[in-house]
Amino acid sequence: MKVFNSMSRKKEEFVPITPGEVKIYCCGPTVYNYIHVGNARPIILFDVLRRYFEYRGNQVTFVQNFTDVDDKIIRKANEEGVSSQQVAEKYIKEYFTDAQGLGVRPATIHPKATENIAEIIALVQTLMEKGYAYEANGDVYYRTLKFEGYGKLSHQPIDDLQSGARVEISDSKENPLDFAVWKAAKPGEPYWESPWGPGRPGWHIECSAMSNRYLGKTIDIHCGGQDLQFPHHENEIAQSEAANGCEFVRYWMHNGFLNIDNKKMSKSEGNFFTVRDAAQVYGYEPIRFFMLSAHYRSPLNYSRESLEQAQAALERLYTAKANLEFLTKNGVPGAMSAEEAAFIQTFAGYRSRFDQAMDDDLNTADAIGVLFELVRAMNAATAADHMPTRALAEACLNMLHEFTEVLGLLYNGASEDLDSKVEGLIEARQAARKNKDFAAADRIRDELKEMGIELMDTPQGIKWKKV
RNA sequence: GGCGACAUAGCCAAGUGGUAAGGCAAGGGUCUGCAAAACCCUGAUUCCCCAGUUCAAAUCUGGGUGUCGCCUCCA
Repeated sequence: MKVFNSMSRKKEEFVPITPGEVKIYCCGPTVYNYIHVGNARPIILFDVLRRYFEYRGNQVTFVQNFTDVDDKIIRKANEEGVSSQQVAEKYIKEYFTDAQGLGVRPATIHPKATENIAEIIALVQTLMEKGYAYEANGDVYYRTLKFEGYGKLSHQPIDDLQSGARVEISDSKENPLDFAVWKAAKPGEPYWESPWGPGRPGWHIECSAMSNRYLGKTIDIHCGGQDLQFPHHENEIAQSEAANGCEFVRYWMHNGFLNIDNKKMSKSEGNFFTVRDAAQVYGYEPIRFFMLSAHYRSPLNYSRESLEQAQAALERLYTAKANLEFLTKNGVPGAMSAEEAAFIQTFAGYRSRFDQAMDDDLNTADAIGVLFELVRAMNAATAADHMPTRALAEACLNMLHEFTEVLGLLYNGASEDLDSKVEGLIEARQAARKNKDFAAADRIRDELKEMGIELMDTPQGIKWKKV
């Protein structure tokens, strides 16, 4: 598999440190609000990355943190008159609701910053001992000029960074580029005791500490949004490599932004939609499909049209699935025909094209193209002009699931049996049709539609799907 | 100012040297009591513009235009 490494700015062949094992750290949300659709992009995307590695037979350890102590959380807590811990707990819970809705599997480990204070303090101490950090009035800052590779990820010469840096209010820093690894507590803020007095960790240090604790000194992949590249990931490198004396991350993966009206969606700009609100309008799964419909490094524009197109495209997949499920129950029992067996042989070609797309830096858009080609072929092979075997339908369904499992699609509405009331209505409608009482038949069909059941009369029988 | 990305049909979007995937929408057809779904057919002589390299360029090079991002909390 090839992966675009932000560090080298090239697609590189991915080789895990330990064959068959992949260690991934993904920067998770700061939990002071519902996640917005832009936040959902890396969450969905890197869930697919993980699924793909597993599909290819790797064991993946996927760590995604929660930043649960931070200025914005504290501010929110003050606004609402609750503790910052309560704010964090609430939005962690809401995070999982959204993530589940989006078909995102929980990470192997979801560490929290506040559960890693001892590790963070130890890391800060190490940095101080090695001369990479210094204390000033209870704050501890990282001495960026001391770290030789500073700027290597964002490819910024340090001089340009310095000249571009905004004038800092704090004059306790040696250099404007220095960043806080430990912040002295101000009145009313949550704090932990430390060798530098009461305080709390800086933002960047937590990821270094947690990555080290749960995945080790050097990890395979570190991922997140492009806006984390500088300064967050740059700072993580400075901290981890200075402390451990070895490479921190083998491959850096950064996703492009989600835009709205072609401008970056961000909380600070206020031009964002929460996943919760978007899901109310379009449903969760179309959001996921939409995210995967473009390459992850490209900018992607969020719009009503795009989401509606995603809904429609997804509907096509669900129809195909429902059709196959119908045929696994109602198809011809027994062995496949020679023609059907020949059709099954074509699956290998789709599989190899799908893998090829995913191997090429996770080209989900291309992979989805293969998925749709497969669906069309399956629809044709099981078309209504004849009744295929159940065996064929099952083979198709399995093949379909193979792809949709990697992409994390079609996870909703597992086929259930109809309840007796619905079955009765369908039978009544059939009777009406037999008597050519089409007005009555259509009335029943409308009634069922209002109940969320859409009927399709085919030569193979009455099919239905949930809408 | 420094660094970077992008520009493909009505819309979304793959495709990095060999003659334009896929989805949505649209039109025609098959099937059907109708509907829905599905299937078949139709659509970019062309990939922002100009110049160049090449037998061959959406794909490489140079120039231009436009849009966006990072350099500051942000996925």
